[in-house]
Amino acid sequence: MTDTTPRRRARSQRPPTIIDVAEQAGVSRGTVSRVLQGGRNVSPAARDAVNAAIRKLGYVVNRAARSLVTQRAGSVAFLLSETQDRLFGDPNFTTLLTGCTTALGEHDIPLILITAGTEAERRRIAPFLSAHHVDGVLLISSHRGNPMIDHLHRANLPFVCCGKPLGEHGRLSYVASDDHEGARTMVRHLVESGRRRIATITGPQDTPGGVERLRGYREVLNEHGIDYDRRLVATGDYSRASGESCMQQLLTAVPDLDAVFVASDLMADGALSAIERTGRRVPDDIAVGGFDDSPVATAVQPQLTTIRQHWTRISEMMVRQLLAQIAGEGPATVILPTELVIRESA
Amino acid sequence: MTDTTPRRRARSQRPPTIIDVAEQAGVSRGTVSRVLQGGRNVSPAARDAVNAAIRKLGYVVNRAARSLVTQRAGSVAFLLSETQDRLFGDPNFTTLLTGCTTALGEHDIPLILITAGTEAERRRIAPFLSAHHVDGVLLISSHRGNPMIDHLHRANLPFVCCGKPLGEHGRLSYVASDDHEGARTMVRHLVESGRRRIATITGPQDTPGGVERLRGYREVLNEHGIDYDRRLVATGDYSRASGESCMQQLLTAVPDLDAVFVASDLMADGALSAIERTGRRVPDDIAVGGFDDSPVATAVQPQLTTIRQHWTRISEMMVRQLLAQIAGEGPATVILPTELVIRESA
DNA sequence: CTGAAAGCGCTTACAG
DNA sequence: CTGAAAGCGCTTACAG
Repeated sequence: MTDTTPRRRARSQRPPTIIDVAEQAGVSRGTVSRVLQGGRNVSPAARDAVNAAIRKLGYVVNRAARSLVTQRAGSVAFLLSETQDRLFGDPNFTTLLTGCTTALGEHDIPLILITAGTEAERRRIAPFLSAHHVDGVLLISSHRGNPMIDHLHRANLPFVCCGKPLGEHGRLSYVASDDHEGARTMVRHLVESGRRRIATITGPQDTPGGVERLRGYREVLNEHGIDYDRRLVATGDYSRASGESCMQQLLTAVPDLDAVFVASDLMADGALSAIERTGRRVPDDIAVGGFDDSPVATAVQPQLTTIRQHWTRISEMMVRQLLAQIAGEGPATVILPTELVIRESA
Repeated sequence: MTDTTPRRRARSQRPPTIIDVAEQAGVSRGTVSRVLQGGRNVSPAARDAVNAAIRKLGYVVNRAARSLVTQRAGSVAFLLSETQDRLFGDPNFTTLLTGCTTALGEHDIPLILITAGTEAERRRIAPFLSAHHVDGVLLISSHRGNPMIDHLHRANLPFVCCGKPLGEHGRLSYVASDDHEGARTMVRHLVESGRRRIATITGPQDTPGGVERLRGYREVLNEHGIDYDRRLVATGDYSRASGESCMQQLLTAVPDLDAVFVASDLMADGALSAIERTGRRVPDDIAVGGFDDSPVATAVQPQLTTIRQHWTRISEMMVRQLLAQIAGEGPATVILPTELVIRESA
């Protein structure tokens, strides 16, 4: 069986073009195109004829042809500028990704996934971005000093960051949860339930969540006249394992602590294990407050009291901001409220 | 500040085209294009001149223009035809996704992420696929009877499945781990370490992993003259929670079981919790064997003895098969070996 | 409101 | 090995 792959599909089985639609509808290509663009300046009769022809022929616009003339790619990149291991096991990431895909899908805009965790990868994708093979970028990166931001600026490519990019000053868009207020809410909850020796396990101090949640913690303690005690602060990396070891360290340094605010649910899961191993009980001996309300929050025993981040809304707002920028609007910052979810651990 | 967004960038700041390169190199557009295609039938001198011009001008091909003439999209879809919740917390998924992105990136092929978990979504993406807005599809779906497969066939769009699509007979490509042999290896390991009352927590019986791993389990027991006992089989859904409840159920039905082969690490994590709660010890009282070697395998206590799936290789092979099909080759099946990873739990 | 036509930036037979 | 030219399928001023 010789496989004679035709270089092109035969004319007959090629998808219908705007010309076929025009013929079928008895109008010119220009009119068909105008209907495709939304139907401004088209008579109802013509529009109906065109729409009928489109349906009948199963016409779908050829995006390459459209892009060529509009000078728009018609697609958007989801750029993962983060060492990959950070993502594994981070359920927030999947929610964000599918949320953005869905939000873009409603505008018929394909999402192109690009990973740029290493310098080599960044070099490879730079030309792709510079050549405007996408109209804009949803930038996922939590660490300070991301070189991608500069590149995107220079390429004059609209982009929206997920979370506040630390150390950036220029005009740039981002969408973030209110980390600061979220932390305040949780720590207030702990204080108001009578806890006084409140520890915290923070995220990395080169991430906004790491910095802002710690700031909220310190503020609330201060407001309640509780002295800040360095031994009650441990810095994790958002991973389960780091939560566990930070908790061990805290328990050793301050055995009589009665609560801990943990900057992510995953770390809180680890903290739970460490506490349990010492024979202490949650929440009776130690109250544990998490952050994220990710799936692990309800998968652990006891279920986590935590701060919910609305990832679906974050996705939606990122997409909305990006499309607005692509349409010519200037950058903007969107801060989304968080929500205290009380379960069993605090 | 009036924002006068120009509909198009001015000619001067438009990226260079093939014409600019031709001029710069002193050759015709045709010759530039030939160099871009790999340099067949081009004199070394011309090639060098063109490459120098490309570098000097920072030329990057306009993909839309190329697509228009080649009738190829130049991109590939990663189609998630799976209810989304199955993905949350499944670390394999992230590995697969970034693996495919990387493998495609080496061929300069963008990956377009498409979700199609619901009927409504499927309806929306059908025209996109039919119109060949991608050259091929990496299809992620584990459940029997996926309607996407039929659609892709009808659309005459090359595709490769991740895992064996149950209940399909036609000519179709897939890449999968050797579930059957993997399960055999694990159960053999349990038998050879002296276990005799070996239970299993399977995956859903409409997934290949659910079916094949159970089959391997039964075979090995049979080969060792151990009677099959229905009470030793529980069916989970790959989630941590289902592993926990299945394990509870097994321990109630057969209190003296001495091992359990669990069809996923996530379920094994749940099983560990259930066992621990009854005061039994792993592996002393009960040996636990997982499947996947996902990150949770080393995050739990005791660390899981499990069957490693090589997701990076799976990604690579999926991409390779897909590109081969796009180039005209027929479909093929690729089965990748698994590997027993011995840690603490068995 | 509509049609005729130019043009987006490439690739590819074709002729030499 | 190379150039001239047709053509991929759209959009969009332009003229009416």
